[in-house]
Order: sequence, then structure tokens, then C-alpha cells
Amino acid sequence: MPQLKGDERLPRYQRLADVLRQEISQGARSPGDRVPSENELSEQYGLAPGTARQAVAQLVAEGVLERFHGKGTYVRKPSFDHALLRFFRFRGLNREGSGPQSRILGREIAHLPDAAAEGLRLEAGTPAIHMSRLRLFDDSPVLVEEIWLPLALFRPLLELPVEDFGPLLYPLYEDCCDQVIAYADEELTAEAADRTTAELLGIAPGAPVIVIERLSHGFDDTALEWRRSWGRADQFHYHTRIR
Amino acid sequence: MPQLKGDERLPRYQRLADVLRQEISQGARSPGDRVPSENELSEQYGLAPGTARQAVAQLVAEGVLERFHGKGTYVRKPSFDHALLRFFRFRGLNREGSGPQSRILGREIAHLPDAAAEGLRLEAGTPAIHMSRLRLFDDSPVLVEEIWLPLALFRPLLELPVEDFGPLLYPLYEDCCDQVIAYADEELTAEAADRTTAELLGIAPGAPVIVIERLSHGFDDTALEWRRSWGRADQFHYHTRIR
DNA sequence: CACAACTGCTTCTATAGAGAACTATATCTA
DNA sequence: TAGATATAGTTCTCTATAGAAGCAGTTGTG
Repeated sequence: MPQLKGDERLPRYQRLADVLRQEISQGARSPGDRVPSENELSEQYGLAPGTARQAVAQLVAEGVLERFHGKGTYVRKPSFDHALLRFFRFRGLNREGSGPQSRILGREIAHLPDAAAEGLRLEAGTPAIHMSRLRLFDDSPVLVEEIWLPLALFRPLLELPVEDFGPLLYPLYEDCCDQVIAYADEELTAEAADRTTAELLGIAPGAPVIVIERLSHGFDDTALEWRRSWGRADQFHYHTRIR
Repeated sequence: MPQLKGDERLPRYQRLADVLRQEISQGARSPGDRVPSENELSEQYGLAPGTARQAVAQLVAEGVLERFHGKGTYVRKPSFDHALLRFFRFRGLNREGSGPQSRILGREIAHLPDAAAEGLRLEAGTPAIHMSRLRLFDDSPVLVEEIWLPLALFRPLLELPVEDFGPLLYPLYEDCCDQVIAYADEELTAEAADRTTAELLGIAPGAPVIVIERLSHGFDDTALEWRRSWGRADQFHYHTRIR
């Protein structure tokens, strides 16, 4: 019978949650996998079913697991590359255009700028993978992105032809570099568009643009990707509920 | 012994949560009040303690109640008028300036514009209370606000001299009109400042400003206040975590 | 072959009770 | 009076158990 590791002063449901979270972060369980049922967990770790249930409940609340009544509990697929585009409203939801697209404008090894280095917790100036990307919706440009990745973790990405990248990067990270994004912190601001950004987005220089800085993490909280995106403010809307 | 109302097919903990939520929305319990202990609730309604606990847990998750270990459970005070200012960073956190301030620029009865009417679920053009407000931090202007309130609910507000308003409106709503804000939905965008806004905020016309539309609700989901705020983009930052 | 019934699994709801941990107040002691 | 101690009430953790409700695949039936 596996033992609960970790600080013994912590409650048991907490420690079981920690075990599961760590298993996920280390790749022993991947997004989409089924986790053992509550009964199995309680037996394996010698706990009451209610205690195992509480552990699962916590991870569900954190967004790590997902429950399905009568079916089972699964490691949640964080599919939030699509979440960014959710912030933007588009002229029509009709099927006329070509939908979301992505165009890689550049990819090279470069020295980390300060902001990215701070986020990734690396030394400024360290060589890293740098990509520029333009994202479009129905053939009209919506977002300009600057992306920075630690060289040590993402070197295989350099071998791939950029034509094969497809519209989403995170599945690519997973397939080619074994790096799974679990969550991300975003910071929003607005500023006036500089000339090159304005040109790429098809707006007037000085027009307001939304700036989104995103730092993406793995399940074990490692910082994996830093990016800064500029989007047309007139198509941007962001919703929150506060209490 | 009070009976659980509502649909009998619903789980008991759900129905107890509904009862408590309704009591709060109808003013029978106010923010800051203590709710009966889990044991008292379970006895009063003839439930097992665990079931009562689950009902409380749900309301805590919703942000309606707040638990304190060893002390009790309380109706949460939604103190998020301060939350807006949290989005803005200021040049220094030093104690030199005069902190957050508020200046009412105007208050009158006017006809509801379309956007506000839609939010408040009233007919456009209906007479309503309209206020303009400037919010400052350390004597420098940060936010310009247009506020719309249903006349039927907030008429007493017209009697009060605007000098007595103080920096926060929501406590005022509660004191003078018996209207408690439970939660609010916010929608963020950016645009270029028009001349009057720029003047009030002390920035150049055309400079980017953050636009926040907020619709505030009572505990029973009634729309109580609609406001649109313009803030200096260079002092704005907004943080979220996505999964 | 089509459809219903059954079976085994899962999560969900609910009960009952015990002791730990924490808070606040009252009481006792030096 | 000041500080330690006891006490009551609260939430928190955990155990043990039972049946309901939902899902999916298997089996039986017409």
C-alpha cells in the first residue's frame, strides 16, 4: 500500500491531493487520463472514502481534475490557447472566413530581454528561443506576439519547419518537447501602438492596443513560456465577475 | 422546525443553501451578520451536520459566506469598491499623498442611454439618477465615472448633499437606500481618450484609456447600478490566472 | 437485427458520530 | 492586577456506511 508522503502535520486529504498533483506534474498522469476512482484511492492509501473524495474535490476546485458523474475522474486538459481568442470579439460568428489562423514571422536564438528573463527566472541576456507570431481571424490580423522559451527545454522546436506549426503552440510543445502547460498568469494593460505593431495589425499608429503579458507554467510551477501580445483594442473585450 | 422550501427533487444541501441565500438577499441577514452554526442549522432543519456543512461550503465557494475556524460563519461583506483601485498601480506606495479620493462632478435625473438601460433591464429613455464622478489617488486623477441608478430604488440619494458622499458609494447605497451590492460583472476594453476625458485625467487627447463597464447586482440578482469608467492606461494593470 | 433489461462501475447525496484545532470568555492563582 | 488555566462553542478533519443517480457495456428477448 503506497504511503502518504509529505508533512505529517498536514491533513490527510491535503497530502493525498499533493501526491496526485505531483504525479500529474511529473508526467505519471497526463491530461485526459483517468485517475483511480474514489474507492480505489481510499483503499490504496488506507483512507475513508470521504477523505479521498475531499482530496479529489480540492483538485477539481483547482482546475487540475474534472469529474464526470457515473463515468470517472480525469486529468483536465488545459485547453486555454483558445482562451486568448475568447477575449476578442469578431465582426461575425459566421462561417464565411477562414477562422483562427497563425503565421510565424520569425524564429531564432536571441538574448533574453529583461522582462522575459524575470518571468522565466533566468539571467537577462541568456540565449533563448525567440518567436514572433501574427494571429489572424478570418484573414484579418488580431494579435501580434513575441514569445520566449528556455533553450534547455525547447531545443527540439528548432528542428521543426515553421510551416508545420499549426494554429496552436501548446499542443506542439507537448508533442515535440514534452512540456505541458498547466496554467498561466496574465497581466493586461493598454498602450498606444508603435509603428510596426500598427502596421501588422492594420491600424493607425498611436491607436490604442491591448497588451497582454503571459507567463505559462507547468504542473510543478516551472515557468515555461513568456509572451507578450498586442491586440486591437477595438476588438477586445474582457469579462470578470467580482465579489 | 422550519422546512426546506423549493423543488423537492433538489438535494437537501442545495435547498438549504437556497434558503440562506434568499434570506440574505431579502435583508433578513446582512453582511457582517453571523449565521447559525452548522450544528444549529442541522438541528433546525432536521439534517445531518455534514449536510448542513455542505450547504455552507457551497455558499462560501460562491463568496456569499465566510468561515472563521473556531469563531463562526458570517455573511461576507463585499468590499470591492476598493477592488477597482486594486487594478491600478500608483507611482509610489508611500504615505505622502492623500490616498484615494472621490469628487462628484454632477448629479441629476436624466434619460437612460441605451447601454445603461440594457444592463439595468429598463426601457431606454426612462428617467434615472445619473452621476459623474472623478476618482483621484494622491491628488492625481485616475478614473472618470458615469453612473446610472434606477430612480425607483435610489430616490433617497437625491436628498443627500453631494459633499457628504465620501470616497465610497456602496456603503452609501446601503445606508441611505437599503440596497446592498452582492457582486458585479465587469467588461474591459481600451479606447482613445476623447477631449473631455483626457482633460479630466490630465493626459493627451487620443492617449489610450482603459474602459470598464460594470453592472452591479444585489444578492437576488437584481441589477442595481450601471457604470462606465475611464482610467489612465499607463497606470492600469490587471491580473488573471487562466487554466 | 433492434430494442429492452440487466449488471457493474462510477460519482453523488445523506446519515451518524468522534476527536482535533481554534477562538473567546470566564475563572482562578500568584 | 497580571497572567495562567479552564470551559464552552465553533469549525475542521476523519471514519464508516448506505442508497440514489448516471454511464457503458453485456445480455436477453421479440
